[in-house]
Amino acid sequence: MSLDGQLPPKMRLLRAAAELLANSGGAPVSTRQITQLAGVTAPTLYHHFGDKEGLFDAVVAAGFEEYVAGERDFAPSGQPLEDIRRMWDNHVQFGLNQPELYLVMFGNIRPESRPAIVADAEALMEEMLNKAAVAGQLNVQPREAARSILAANVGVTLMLIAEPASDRNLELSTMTRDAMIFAVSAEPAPGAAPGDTGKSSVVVAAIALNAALQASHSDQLSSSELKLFLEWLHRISTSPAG
Amino acid sequence: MSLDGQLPPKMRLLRAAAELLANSGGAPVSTRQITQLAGVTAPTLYHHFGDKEGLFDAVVAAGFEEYVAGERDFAPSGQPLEDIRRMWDNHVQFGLNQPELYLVMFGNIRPESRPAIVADAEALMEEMLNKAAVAGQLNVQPREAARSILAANVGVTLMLIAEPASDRNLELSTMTRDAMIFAVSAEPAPGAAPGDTGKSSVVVAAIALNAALQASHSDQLSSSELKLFLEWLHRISTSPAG
DNA sequence: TCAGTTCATATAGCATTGCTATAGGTGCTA
DNA sequence: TAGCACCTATAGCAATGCTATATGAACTGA
Repeated sequence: MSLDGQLPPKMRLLRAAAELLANSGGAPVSTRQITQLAGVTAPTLYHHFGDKEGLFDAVVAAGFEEYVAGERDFAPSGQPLEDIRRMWDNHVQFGLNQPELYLVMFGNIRPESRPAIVADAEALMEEMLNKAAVAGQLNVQPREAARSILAANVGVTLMLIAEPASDRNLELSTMTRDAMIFAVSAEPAPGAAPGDTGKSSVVVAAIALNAALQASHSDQLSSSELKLFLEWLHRISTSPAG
Repeated sequence: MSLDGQLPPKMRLLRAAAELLANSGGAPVSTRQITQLAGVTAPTLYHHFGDKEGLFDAVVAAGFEEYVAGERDFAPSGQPLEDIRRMWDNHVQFGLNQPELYLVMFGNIRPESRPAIVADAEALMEEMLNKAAVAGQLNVQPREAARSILAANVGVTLMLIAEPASDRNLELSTMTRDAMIFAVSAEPAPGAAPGDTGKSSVVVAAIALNAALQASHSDQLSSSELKLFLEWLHRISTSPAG
């Protein structure tokens, strides 16, 4: 019943906790179960992780690294918005493959504990959206778009996890995904008249310039000039009249 | 320290549990805390609710009734899509007002336990979307639209709960909300050329007819005819070529 | 009126939980 | 060999969810 006798106890604890969590089906996992499966006694756990929550945080961190690796895995297609779609699908798939871990990561988020993960996930998506913004394909600030898309992505994934695996319908995911991407994108819909973006082109251009500037660290302006310039740009690109 | 001495113990237990849960800040609430606050001993709890989880299910059920009441509270504005917006905002506000309860309701949903609540919430939103569909304002089936919008709604609310209350930015909510509504709606965007809906008008009309038929129980067709007719209608209204 | 029945609550305690005070190896450097 | 830092084990505590059993109250039917 013990786990990989030759790994160091810390690793064995991590794996045991992850495995038990994955197979728990929502039931709480006790430290005794974990230490027994790891072939270790209680104080070892508390020596390495301080706390039961510390151990689970470590499990979550490992899970998140796996998630990030998955999100970075594929080569950019050259079409940023297409890459965003793949990020979305990757996110959903991660949640469905490891529902218990996912619920710990995104289902129980509370202000005092967890938003670091959310911030990292948002940064990951914002990074990709920046490319879209530079290419003039974005309607709104990349950060706002990332937050919005990620929120919908999490909501969809939770809904799919809540459904019995048998009648899980991934159309919910693709539909919501495309709706969100369409909403933030400056490109015309696949059948609409070209040039009709819903936002004036000056806003799109401002957003693109903003993103490009932040990516390239241009030397043409002094830092104080740049700061003011960016402020104006921001004001333009978030103008409600757009 | 005891709670409203004159209510029946079952009620006092419910209120004590709700109150402790609301103020727990995420920390687990023990049955001893609950029974002490309710001025009752342990077996009373298990007599009435069977289980700690049973008690919390009852709390959730009460919370959900409050939620539904809030969603039905306002008079329909005559513009179904505007009512959907209000439902969305109501949902978010409910979550922010009772974050702990909300997290129990929507943050920990697992296939085996909780989706009844989700189904009810979806039905509530679908009901409203049906009116939009009848009015020819919908791009997709009301059920799919409801699922999609609710998923995004839950995701946004969870994200907002996760943020410290100080820098909570409701713009995330309004932006995501309008993106989702726009995506499912057949109406032109507030600045786009009229008539450009992204979907062909035949699809919109088919969806509208479908919704109208299901609402009015027309007698013009036999039940078997109607069944086939609805099937065709469904095929048209979900046609990818639309 | 009173035994019988049902419902509701209390006393006391069990098994399990997260966690720790203390002590005992290990392997290294001097 | 002694000293030291690191890691692990023995044993046990307080708190938890829950229950076996008993007591009270309220109603029913004769």
